[in-house]
Amino acid sequence: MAEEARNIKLIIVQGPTASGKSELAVRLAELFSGEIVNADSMQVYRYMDIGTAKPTPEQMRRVPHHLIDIVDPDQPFSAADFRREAEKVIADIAGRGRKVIVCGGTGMYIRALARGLMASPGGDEALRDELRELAGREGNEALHRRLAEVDPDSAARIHYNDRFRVIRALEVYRITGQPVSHLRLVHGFDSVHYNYLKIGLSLERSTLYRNIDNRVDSMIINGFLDEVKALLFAGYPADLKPMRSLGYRHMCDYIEGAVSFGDAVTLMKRDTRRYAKRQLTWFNRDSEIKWIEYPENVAIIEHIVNDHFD
RNA sequence: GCCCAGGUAGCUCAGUCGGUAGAGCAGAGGACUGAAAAUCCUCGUGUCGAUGGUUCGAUUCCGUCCCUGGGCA
Repeated sequence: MAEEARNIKLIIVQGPTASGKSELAVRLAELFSGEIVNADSMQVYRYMDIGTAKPTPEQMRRVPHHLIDIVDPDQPFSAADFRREAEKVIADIAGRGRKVIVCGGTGMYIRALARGLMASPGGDEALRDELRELAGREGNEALHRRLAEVDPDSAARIHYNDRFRVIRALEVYRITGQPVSHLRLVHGFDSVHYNYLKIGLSLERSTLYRNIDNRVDSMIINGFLDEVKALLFAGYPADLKPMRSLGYRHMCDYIEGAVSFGDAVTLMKRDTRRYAKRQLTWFNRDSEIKWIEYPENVAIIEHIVNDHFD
């Protein structure tokens, strides 16, 4: 991290899905001559527009957006990739004298940008396949026991059913010969990489859930099913990572005949609500976020953004 | 109007041979360091429709009433 990055001022707009982040970011960018950096793990994918609730073409015309449509759905992309790309783009925007507004709901991406990631290796698909296969054969607890042998601290933190993390911990150990718990300790999220202000959009839970239901309905009306069919037709299979995300997996289930269309939509709404709840759990732990009732107190947001950029 | 079946958690229902009740779903809370829209963990008190009666004790048995299905007229 270059020293000058520490002086770059960032506004980070976050909040649960369907809270109104995108429109607020556009408004702030217009007000303060800024550009938007996307921090949503799904909007980075091309051809996935309706289901990821990307900014509208009209919004994109009003203000430059970055890190949207940067990879194909079958290309690997991770928090580390996001961080690297975001750093480049932020340096560029700031270099041109424009303000930077980061906007997105992926807590991990935002933390990776603000606080970095530990020095761990990238994912190794072949190794993951091997470990997944092992888990399938011997069970989650057996895999967890292997982790306990090489990295007891991580094993104590990770539940044996949390296969993703058990596999990741084993993967890191195999590649580096070091336990993840050690790398965690060394990293610790203690260095701040930018001069940022985090704004969280706060909505009544019932309002948020109503927004989600309404947005799903309008996605359907706007041709979401056709978008998913087109992706499948273009050769992006249903088991691809982004195709397992909210909405996309529900439409795939319907297309495969596993559920009725009505049930698929109902489940999509339910799972999106649950996702919003998980986002809130993540954000609520972050004491740096300034929560503002939205849209009622948008004037307060403009005020504190103005102060920050001063 | 008559007959039958129901009315128990937000929903669908189980259950209590009379000792104030429990599943699934919904929902709530939490974790999260290169897959994160992913992955994982934890959480069940509600006038047992209303009101009388029997009983030491009724959501459970009996009567009446109300409501919801279905059938017959």
